[in-house]
Amino acid sequence: MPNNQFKKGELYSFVTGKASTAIARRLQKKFNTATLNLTIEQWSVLYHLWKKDGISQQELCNATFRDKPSITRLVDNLEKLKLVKRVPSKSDRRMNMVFLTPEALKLQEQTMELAEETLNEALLTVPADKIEVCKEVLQIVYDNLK
Amino acid sequence: MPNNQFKKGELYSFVTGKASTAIARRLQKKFNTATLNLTIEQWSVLYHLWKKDGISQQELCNATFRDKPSITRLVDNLEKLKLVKRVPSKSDRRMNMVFLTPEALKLQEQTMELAEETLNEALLTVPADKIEVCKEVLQIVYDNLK
DNA sequence: TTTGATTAGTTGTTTAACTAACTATATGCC
DNA sequence: GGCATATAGTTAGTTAAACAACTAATCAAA
Repeated sequence: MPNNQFKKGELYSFVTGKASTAIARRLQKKFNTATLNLTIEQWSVLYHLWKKDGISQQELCNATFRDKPSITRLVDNLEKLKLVKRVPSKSDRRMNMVFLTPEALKLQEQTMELAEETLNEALLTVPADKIEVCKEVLQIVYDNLK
Repeated sequence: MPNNQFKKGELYSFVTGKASTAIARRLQKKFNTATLNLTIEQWSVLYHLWKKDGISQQELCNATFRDKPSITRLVDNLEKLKLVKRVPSKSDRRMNMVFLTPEALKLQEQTMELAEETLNEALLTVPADKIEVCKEVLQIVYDNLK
């Protein structure tokens, strides 16, 4: 009986991701309070562009763990908000390279601060070594299923 | 500096809940493969009704961590699938009590097995004591933010 | 060099989440 | 008893996810 940790009544939170939902909601509220007109999903795309600007939509799919239609529409909406710009690739005309606008660069510091703040609130009272174990387990779960 | 575990580049998975998303997707695929015409969100409502049948929509909101409009529509769709039935409360005419149909009772065993199977796949190779720590941390995160 | 398969991205449809505004019933206070 | 407030649920509008079907460009192999 390998890893049969989940008798009825315990598996629910794991499947539904109550914790990460709570974190995302809290961060969204902070964005709204700061009148940042930005969804968490849009922020997650910007997050990867701040790390590396000018990547293809396919690379954004891999980075954000979303499918192609989701990225198409997120980039659509980010373009409407004038936070990114699609630039057709010259080497491969099937590809769009997605670039940040100056507007988007301005958002990085403030939103990252709110994200760190949110995680600090979430993990207040949790000892550092337990956080490490938790991060490790979640990474393994992801690797096991992806 | 309380709990400043999250230097750039580490906070992303925590906020986006990549692990729980992966679990939910895997379970949804299992449902689809078994031609169970059921979403994970619908299943999460049935899950609580299997534990306690005939509860109000508000109780379902609390149990599933969803807001009222979400539950209204989930119950709408579950009614269309003939898996639940709204029954107006006699003691308080504002309330609907939500009851499982015989159809829905039949789904319990099979779907719970698929859910356990999914979690076993996710947690394969993770030692039991680390799973315990992880569950504990996620519960604290939830309590800190709710 | 043409044909067949693969890759990048878009569009359409259904389900769900969130916010705000709304109706109807119940409760509590004067 | 009557009025203010709170509670249960619904409706409307926007954003997003999953899936399938599609177009256009590229690549590979005969």
